[in-house]
Amino acid sequence: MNWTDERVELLRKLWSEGLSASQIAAQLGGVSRNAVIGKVHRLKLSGRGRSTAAPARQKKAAQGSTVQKSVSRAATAARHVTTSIGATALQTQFDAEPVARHYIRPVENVVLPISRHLQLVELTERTCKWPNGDPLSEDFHFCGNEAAETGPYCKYHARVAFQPASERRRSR
DNA sequence: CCCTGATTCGC
DNA sequence: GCGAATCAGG
Repeated sequence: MNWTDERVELLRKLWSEGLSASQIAAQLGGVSRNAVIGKVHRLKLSGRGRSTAAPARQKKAAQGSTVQKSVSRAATAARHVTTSIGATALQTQFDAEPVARHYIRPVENVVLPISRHLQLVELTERTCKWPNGDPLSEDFHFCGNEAAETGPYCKYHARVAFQPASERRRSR
């Protein structure tokens, strides 16, 4: 995969929206998160809302290795990303969602890969059972992407459902 | 162990 | 320019 203008543009967009490198990589497809990070740096797009601020590293010069530790914590502006998930299900008696009965507030931004439009009957043990939309509506469907062996959701919805990433610390 | 971004460096 | 390997950290 090469970095076409369109792909770079999408990268810029998603990065500015606060998505993680791995998430962006998943969206772009055909690239690793390292590739995304590398590209971000080349584009000089680093420094975003938060995450791992640059502690001014200096390693790996050449096998020699000079272990040097410098800690500098720079506080940056808070980032606000508002992404609503299919929490509309709350309104109904529908209660098959751990997330739904959670608290809707802090949900982090998560972008699902593709989201197939699957109907209930089309779900199998291997399909993500994350619901999208209002169950009472006709456009209600399930994510349907490959679910992890450890749960009913795909990798991405799993992190929405359980422990919203390691960034939620500043959520509330 | 999962994840995050940052940096280096061979290609 | 690219990105895997590596590093540092949560």
